[in-house]
Amino acid sequence: MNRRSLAEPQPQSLRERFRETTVQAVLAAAEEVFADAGLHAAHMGEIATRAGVAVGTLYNHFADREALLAGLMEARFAEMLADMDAALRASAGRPFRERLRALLIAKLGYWDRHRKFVQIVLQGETGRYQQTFPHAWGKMKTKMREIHSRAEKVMVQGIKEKAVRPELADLASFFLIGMMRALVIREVVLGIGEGLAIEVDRLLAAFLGGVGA
Amino acid sequence: MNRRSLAEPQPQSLRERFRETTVQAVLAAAEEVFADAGLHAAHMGEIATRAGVAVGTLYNHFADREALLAGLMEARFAEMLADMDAALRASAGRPFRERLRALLIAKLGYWDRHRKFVQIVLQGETGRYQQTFPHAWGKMKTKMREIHSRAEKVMVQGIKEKAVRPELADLASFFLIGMMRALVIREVVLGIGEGLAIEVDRLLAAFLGGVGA
Amino acid sequence: MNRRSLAEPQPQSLRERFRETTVQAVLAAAEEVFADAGLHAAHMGEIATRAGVAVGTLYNHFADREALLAGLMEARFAEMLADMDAALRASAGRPFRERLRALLIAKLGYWDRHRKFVQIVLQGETGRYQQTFPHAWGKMKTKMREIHSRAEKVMVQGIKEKAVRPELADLASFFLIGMMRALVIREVVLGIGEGLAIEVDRLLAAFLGGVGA
Amino acid sequence: MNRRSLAEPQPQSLRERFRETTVQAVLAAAEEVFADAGLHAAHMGEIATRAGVAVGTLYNHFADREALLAGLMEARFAEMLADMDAALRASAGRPFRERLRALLIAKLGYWDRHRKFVQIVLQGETGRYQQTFPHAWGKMKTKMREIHSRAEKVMVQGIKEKAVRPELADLASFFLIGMMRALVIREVVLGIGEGLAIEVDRLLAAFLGGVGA
DNA sequence: CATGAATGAGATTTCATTCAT
DNA sequence: AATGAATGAAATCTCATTCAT
Repeated sequence: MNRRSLAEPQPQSLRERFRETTVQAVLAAAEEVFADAGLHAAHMGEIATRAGVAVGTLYNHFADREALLAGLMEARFAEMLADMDAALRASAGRPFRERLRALLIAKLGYWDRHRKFVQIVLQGETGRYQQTFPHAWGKMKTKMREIHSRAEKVMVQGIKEKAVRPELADLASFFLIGMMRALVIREVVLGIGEGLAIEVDRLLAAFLGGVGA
Repeated sequence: MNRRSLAEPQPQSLRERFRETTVQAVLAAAEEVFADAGLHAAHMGEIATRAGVAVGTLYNHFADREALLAGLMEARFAEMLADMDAALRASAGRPFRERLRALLIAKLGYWDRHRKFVQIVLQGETGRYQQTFPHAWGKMKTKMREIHSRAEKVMVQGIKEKAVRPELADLASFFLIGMMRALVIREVVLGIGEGLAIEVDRLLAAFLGGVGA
Repeated sequence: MNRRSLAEPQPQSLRERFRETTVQAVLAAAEEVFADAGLHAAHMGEIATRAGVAVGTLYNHFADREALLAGLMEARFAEMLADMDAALRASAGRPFRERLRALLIAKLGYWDRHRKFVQIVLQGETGRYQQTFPHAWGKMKTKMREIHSRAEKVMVQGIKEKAVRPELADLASFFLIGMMRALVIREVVLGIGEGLAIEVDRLLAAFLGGVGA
Repeated sequence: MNRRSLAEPQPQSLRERFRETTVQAVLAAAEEVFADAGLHAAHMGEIATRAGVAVGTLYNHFADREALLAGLMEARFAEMLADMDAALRASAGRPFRERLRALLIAKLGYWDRHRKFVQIVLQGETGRYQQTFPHAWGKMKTKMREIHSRAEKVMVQGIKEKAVRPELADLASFFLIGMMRALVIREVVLGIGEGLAIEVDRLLAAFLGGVGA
């Protein structure tokens, strides 16, 4: 997708810049529609309308509906992973809790800025799309595993530092993700809450210290 | 499942029993198909085939596809709530942690016995079905709120007993449900784990005491 | 259908009388439903419900939906023809205008008492039912021809008596029936008018003398 | 049919002309099928086949089956009303009988050229379509009232000119329409007759002067 | 590249008819 | 005879995808 090198300053033709714009518009529209209508009820016509293009145009950039979804996953997950990796790099050498906090802020922050994307991921996690969107579903699994691996990495550091109970080690990152998902659902589905990143410290407290007194 | 006692003198007419049987077969088939294929990709023809009846028969018992889904939710949630209420009654007067444990065992136990149902609920929680299955979706919301209220009730007891940190009180039951959901996803979606109820003590430990050392 | 002679006083078994009642109830219900919903939209279930019987019962008396419609036509047209023939017999030997008046009163009177039946006939005349109800349609055509022949017979008398213009002879009975149909449509479809028979003299005046001054 | 003048400088784009053609083909096919099979037995598949397009194409131009019927009514009634209004304009200032004759010729002439349309209207008048085609039925009623109002207008002139018997005034236009309908039924349903317009003078004679000697 | 009408496979739903009780 | 659940053919409508302009 990204055929131009980073060094190439601004030699793009107008046409090419326009193409870039069209693709971005299409992806943004797809994000809205897949999130709002649901993966199955997201119709190409609606996406085209919201992107301000004709249906045919969608097919000039993406082979089919699934490729559009996969392309969207590709783009958004790449951005999120970049944010998370930046947070990990910036906190390299710091203790477990601090690094975990940095990672959570990166992830929850990205989610706060991309609610629609989160809704799509939630559907993908729990819906049954292996058969209906095999390619996009595979892409999402891969990306989610990468996300998970970032959390695992920090969790391993925590175990080494004896900051995580070893008997819960295998469940720890699942619980963490589950608690984050709970915040998302509380907010996105139930409409409670004022943002995800704002809860990072209460989340950390509950995750590491429990809700018990 | 076995609602009639053996002593019951006048069993229903053959007609009525037959009718009951058909409905149960249809609900069971619907449960499988909605879970395996996904809410939107569950086709009436497939449900009929698995139930061993003709398509038309589905419509003799349920007005349309959505009514079938709603009927299924009604039946299963009623069973689950009955189990949870029995656990609450049986543990009445016991301390917070014990009651919470009883409640979790009831819920996770039901889930262990009804994996397909759980998959449907997961989809309903995170998918976008307000517009496509408005009635079934409403029913599910109602039932989920009832489930939630059971957890909240115990949580309130925990706060009263000073067994729950007050500053986390508003998030506690969300986190608990999120951690349970994490176990489900680990098992159902990723295929890890040997049952949900078996993890109840590690879940409780992490929830109340945190994963931190 | 009428297997018993008129002389047979009351030797019918209860069962047979009950059967008679059921058939009459079914015919009456069919009359309502075919008239109200339209020939195509008349559903067997609705007919059964209005007759107070089960669907299966309909099929114990009539081979299929079309046979039910044909049976209804048979019964009602027979009654109507009997009325018309009685009028013709009673007015035998009287002059044209008087006989025509008697015939019209018989026909319009029957219609006044059987509005639903008239609505079915109207549909049958102008709808396209040769293919969908071939048998019932054939029966109706036959009966209508019989009706027409009564009118023609009187019209021939009128020509003989030089009471009808010979150059309009071939159209006269069509116009007459068209004017009667106009009264029916005005009343049944548009809801204007207080009965058909009441207009018999204005109809005769217009038919024989024209509306011109 | 030919709405664009030859002088018109910018004819529509090919796209637009093509679109127009498709709609006309669909309407023509619908006219045939609704007339031949009957309003309820007219199937979308048959209409598509006769129009030489795919089923889906029908739905690109008409929301559903009823909208197709309504669209057809709209188009044909507009043409017929245009013919009738032209006749009224051309005969403005002429005496009653002459104007009535002009109006009848316009109407019967249009009918002669659009037999299929007439069959549909006959069904609509006498069938029970309020519930099954509410929108199309409403449109037809509206249009028929407009037709009726043309006849009434001339009839009022006839009364003013003392050319119509006042005691029959309220029934006159119903009878006239009934007599026209009789001609149509004679021809369309029974297959007698050589055209409607050819009978206009005998119709007028019978309507104004009666069939009596 | 953009357009949008045409395509047609496929899904839901209806309802006349059957038949075991 | 009466019942009414089961049947399945058939119809309407949807919408992803194609392709001529």
